[in-house]
Amino acid sequence: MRDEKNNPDFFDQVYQVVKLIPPGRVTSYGAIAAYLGSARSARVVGWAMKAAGSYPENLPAHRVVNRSGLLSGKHHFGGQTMQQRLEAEGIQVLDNRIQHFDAVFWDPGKELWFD
DNA sequence: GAGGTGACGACCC
DNA sequence: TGGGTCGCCACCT
Repeated sequence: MRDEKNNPDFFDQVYQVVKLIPPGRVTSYGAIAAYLGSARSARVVGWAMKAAGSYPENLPAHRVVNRSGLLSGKHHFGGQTMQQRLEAEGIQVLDNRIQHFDAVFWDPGKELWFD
C-alpha cells in the first residue's frame, strides 16, 4: 500500500522544486504550481508545504511565500522561524513581508529553463 | 462515502 | 481602479 510517507507525485514534485530553490532566493506557490502545470492549484502547493512539516529533509519551505511576497505560512513555521531563516539567507523581511521581492524572486519555470 | 477546509491565484463586475 | 467571488486539487473529519 505504498506505506512510507504519503507522497503523491504532485507533492513530490513540489518538494523537488522547493529544494532546488537557491539560497537567498524565494518563490511563490503559484510559480511552483505553474511549473508543475497547474497554476490554478497554488493551494495544493500550500498543502505540500504544510505536509512538508512532516518532511525529514531540509525542505526550505521558508523560501516559499505567496504571490505578494507575504510570509503567509510564517505562523505555521512556529513563530518567526520563517522570517529569521530568510534574513539568514540575506533576504530582507519587514512586517512578515519580503523586501525587494522582485529581486529575490526565483522562477522555477524560468531560471531552471535557462541555467 | 461525502462534505468542508485550506501556507493561493486569477478572473469578473 | 479596486473589491469580491470562484476555482483548483488534495487532505482531514
